[in-house]
Amino acid sequence: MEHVLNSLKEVGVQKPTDVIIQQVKELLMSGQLQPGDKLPPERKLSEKFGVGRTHVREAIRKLEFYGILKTRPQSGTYVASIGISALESLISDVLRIDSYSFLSLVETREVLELSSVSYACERHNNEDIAKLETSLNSYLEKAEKHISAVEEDLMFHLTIADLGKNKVLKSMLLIIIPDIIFNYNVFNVCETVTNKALEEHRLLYNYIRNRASEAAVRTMKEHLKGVMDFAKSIVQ
Amino acid sequence: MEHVLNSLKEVGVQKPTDVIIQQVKELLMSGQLQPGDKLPPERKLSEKFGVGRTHVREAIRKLEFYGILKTRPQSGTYVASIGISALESLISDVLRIDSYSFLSLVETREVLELSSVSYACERHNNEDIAKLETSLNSYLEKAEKHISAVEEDLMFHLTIADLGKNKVLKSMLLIIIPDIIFNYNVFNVCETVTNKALEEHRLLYNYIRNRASEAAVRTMKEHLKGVMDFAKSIVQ
DNA sequence: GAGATATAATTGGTCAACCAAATTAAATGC
DNA sequence: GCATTTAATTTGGTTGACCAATTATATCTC
Repeated sequence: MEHVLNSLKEVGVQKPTDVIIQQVKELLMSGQLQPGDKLPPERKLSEKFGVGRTHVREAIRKLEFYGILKTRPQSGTYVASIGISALESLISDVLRIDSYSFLSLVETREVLELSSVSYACERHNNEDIAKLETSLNSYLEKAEKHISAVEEDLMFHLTIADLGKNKVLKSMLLIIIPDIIFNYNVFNVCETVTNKALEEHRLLYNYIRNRASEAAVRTMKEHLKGVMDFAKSIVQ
Repeated sequence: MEHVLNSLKEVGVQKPTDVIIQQVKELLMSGQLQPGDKLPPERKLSEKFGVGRTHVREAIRKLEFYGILKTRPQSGTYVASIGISALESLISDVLRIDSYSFLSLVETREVLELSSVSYACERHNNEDIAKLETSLNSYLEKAEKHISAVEEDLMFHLTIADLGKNKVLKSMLLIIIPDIIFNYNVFNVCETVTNKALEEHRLLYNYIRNRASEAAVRTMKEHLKGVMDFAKSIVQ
């Protein structure tokens, strides 16, 4: 019951920074702010939103990190030319609009993960394998004690993406997976540490290590089957 | 000669924030900081590094964003409990935020487009086919006159994604494709309206209409081969 | 009136002081 | 001696003032 309260709280008591980010995003998506445009000065924004300048700055810093804004000292903050780096914000924003079905999310995850693991088999080096092993172990360590290992699970999949040497693919997964986990939890079907999942992680590690691409892809597909079936089942 | 000066400058005049990140990174890699450990308070750090607390905070914010640190108000900042090797890889990413390689972009596009066209074959209805035909025609109209039809080209691909009924996939393509086109143009290899591309669009339309999934996927792959080869060629 | 120069206003960056929550230490009661 | 309560301290969060670079405006020169 605890986690329900937590998730509610997170939605309800939104941090000022996130509110600003949300507002700026809306300005961007509605087209009121075009790439290259200059943002109102921090002081005006803080006044407008009725919040301290610190929060405005933090929001700008975060958006800058995503590559959405560029700030030039003593001049102003500008909207960057939209690139792949804008992915995160745009997607995560769009996802909350709810018009995207959970199935779409899961499907897309499958597409990305299968490619990711395939690239990983093809491109990893010895150093990478060490990283993957560490990641696997920190997952197993918790999972074998039946402790929730959501973060470690996520990290394992991202490490696979790392091995694939494709950052775009990785950043897309980075966005999609947490969203899936969130939605999955909402439906109270959270069973991240089944024996099946545990064994599949081990298998994935071995297959990738031996560059057994086909087997790895097959295992990954099976690994995602649970979520996929669930997603299909809730489609009206 | 210009870029040499720039890169030297970047190394020499490193921002205080980046210096801190570097230091924290070394603490992590030397094992002096283990996952779960508590970081020295911000004031101590700023004193130690001889830099304002603002910069320390910014560095922490950045590392927190990457999931390396967790900060609990009025308590302290802690090293997140994920594998140390994962930390290494993530931290190294922090310092070179710069661009995703063009190849990554193109690869990801291929992954998305192939899935997209496959879903399209499977899920479209008659109404959809009409839309796709309209889209194809407005492309052909321009292309046959050898007028640049970048927008129409893009729209055709997005329509295919529409037919696939997966909005997440579509929105990802929506973000990736313009970025590719931009990069492609930068290298002056703009030849969007070759006869080959023209014919491939026609083929794609027909295959999708007849639900010839395999043929459609094959054609799409061939269609993207040009960009893919170019991307591979510019990788040193 | 046009261009150059000096001045004022604007703006992001930085800093030091202060706040409230959390932690720790001390005091209290039994 | 132990548990509970209370006070003091530590800590991240926040604020407002100040700084230096930039930009806009006014002034001056010809």
